[in-house]
Amino acid sequence: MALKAEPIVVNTSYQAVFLQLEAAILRGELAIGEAIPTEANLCDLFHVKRTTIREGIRLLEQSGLVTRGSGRRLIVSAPDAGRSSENFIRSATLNRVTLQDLWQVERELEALACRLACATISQPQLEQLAENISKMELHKQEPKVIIRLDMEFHRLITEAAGNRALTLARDPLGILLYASTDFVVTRLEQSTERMLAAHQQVYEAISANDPEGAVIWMTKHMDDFKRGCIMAGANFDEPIADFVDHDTLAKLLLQNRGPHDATP
Amino acid sequence: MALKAEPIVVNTSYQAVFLQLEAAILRGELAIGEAIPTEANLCDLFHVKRTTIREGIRLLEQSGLVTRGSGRRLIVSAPDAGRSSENFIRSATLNRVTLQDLWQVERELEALACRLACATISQPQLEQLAENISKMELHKQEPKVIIRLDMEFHRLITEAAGNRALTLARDPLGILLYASTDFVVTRLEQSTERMLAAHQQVYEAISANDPEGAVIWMTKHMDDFKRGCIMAGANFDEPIADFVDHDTLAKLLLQNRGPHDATP
DNA sequence: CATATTCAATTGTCAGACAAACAGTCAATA
DNA sequence: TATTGACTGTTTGTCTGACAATTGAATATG
Repeated sequence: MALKAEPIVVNTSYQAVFLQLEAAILRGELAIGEAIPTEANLCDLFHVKRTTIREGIRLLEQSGLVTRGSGRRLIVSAPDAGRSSENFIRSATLNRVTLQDLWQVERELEALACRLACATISQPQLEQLAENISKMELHKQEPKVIIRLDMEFHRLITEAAGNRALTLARDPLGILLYASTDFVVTRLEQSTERMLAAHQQVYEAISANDPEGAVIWMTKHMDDFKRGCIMAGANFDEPIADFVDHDTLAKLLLQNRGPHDATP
Repeated sequence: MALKAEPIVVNTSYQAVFLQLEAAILRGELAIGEAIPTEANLCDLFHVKRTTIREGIRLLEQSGLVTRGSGRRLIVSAPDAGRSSENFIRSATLNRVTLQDLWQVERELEALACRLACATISQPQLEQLAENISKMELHKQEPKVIIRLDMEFHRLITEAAGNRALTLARDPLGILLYASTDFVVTRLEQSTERMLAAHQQVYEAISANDPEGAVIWMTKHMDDFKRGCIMAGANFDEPIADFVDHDTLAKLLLQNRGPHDATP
């Protein structure tokens, strides 16, 4: 039989409410920073009851298009990178993405970030990098701190690159790699020196506006990272879901999620 | 004053419902493919009324952790790449990401995809690529078709790379670049020949397991793309939101969104 | 003018109701 | 026997109406 059948999709009312509000926001009719209409107003607009409006608003809320300001009214806002990361993380975890997958992409994006940052980094940003490195020297003996600082180092460089698409794409990778290697942390001590050296070299290359040098050292650093993980017993071909313990993940998601800034 | 104050966050009941259900899914307690408990059951479990449960479920729904199966029951599922793309797109549009931003990242990820695909591509996938190219030759005169086929070509290569993190990261970039250059489409005709040649070369390099060749030609192709856009009058430093017309975007989002597969 | 009080508006949650869609069973029919 | 059609209980989508807790603004007070 040659009958082509499209699955029948019946949209519910609350989905329609969501779609219309979303469209209005993307179109700029509901301006960022302003409150959406009250539920009562929306009832009048859409001619559905408050329960329906509220369910539609929940969809908006979860897509990050509205957030809670100081009061209870919901404020139209651009979804932040954290929101995007959340989705990536859920998707990656449940779709059996491997450490290898993450690492391969991260390696490339880090290189790009270095290359771009050379041209765009500002003096304050350079100072932040320097400060990160000296902090790391101070806490050589504390693996937990080291890992956190390492993550921050990479985020700083990505930010310095001044490319928001890069930020959106790289952030979740950094978070997941960090979370996935958490259990390996204590065994990474031995490689702290190498890490510090690499960071130092990357920093110098960037501040000297030497893209090639920066990329070379960053790549070495990433390769070291992989080697370190494997030596510590991590299986790079295993889905991250298998060794990211759920608590760590939940903490990361929560940390991304909040705290809602109170904009006083 | 040295008082550090964390903003106070009061979670509503429906958010608590969402968080618990999300945790259960990520932890694997609610298995993918199975229906979530009925609303009545959840009422008993959480001791809140159905309205509250339903609002919590809407959050789940929008995060892609449940989808509608054939019936009305909601089925636990891994958020697909499309879901992740949606978020990226909303975020990028509202955060004033520029064409330049997108292109820089895309260029890098395409190169990576080529390199990986050389080692991993299967025979059927090679055939799909070949078919894509011959279709393009057939429709040389129809810019709309050309652009669609170009987009597909890149998606095929990404898929062939067999790296799900790469798919998750690149898909939204491809969609947005496509949407942003839609208005320029008719003026790209002149470059169709160059595009075809590049695709051909990339295809040959990949099927000959020649990563360097593939990357070189893909990069040329991406550079051509940028040159073409600029010659056609696109401003690469302008936020995409300014020239992605909303209808195109809405169509892309919807196209990603549905149709819900009916899994018969 | 600054501060305290009041008050109406708004949201979060509850309680209960009903029609439509659905899954399953079983009898009637060809 | 295989298909169709009718019946039944379940589940969801939406409505109705209500109320307490917050909140923002207006008001009164010093």
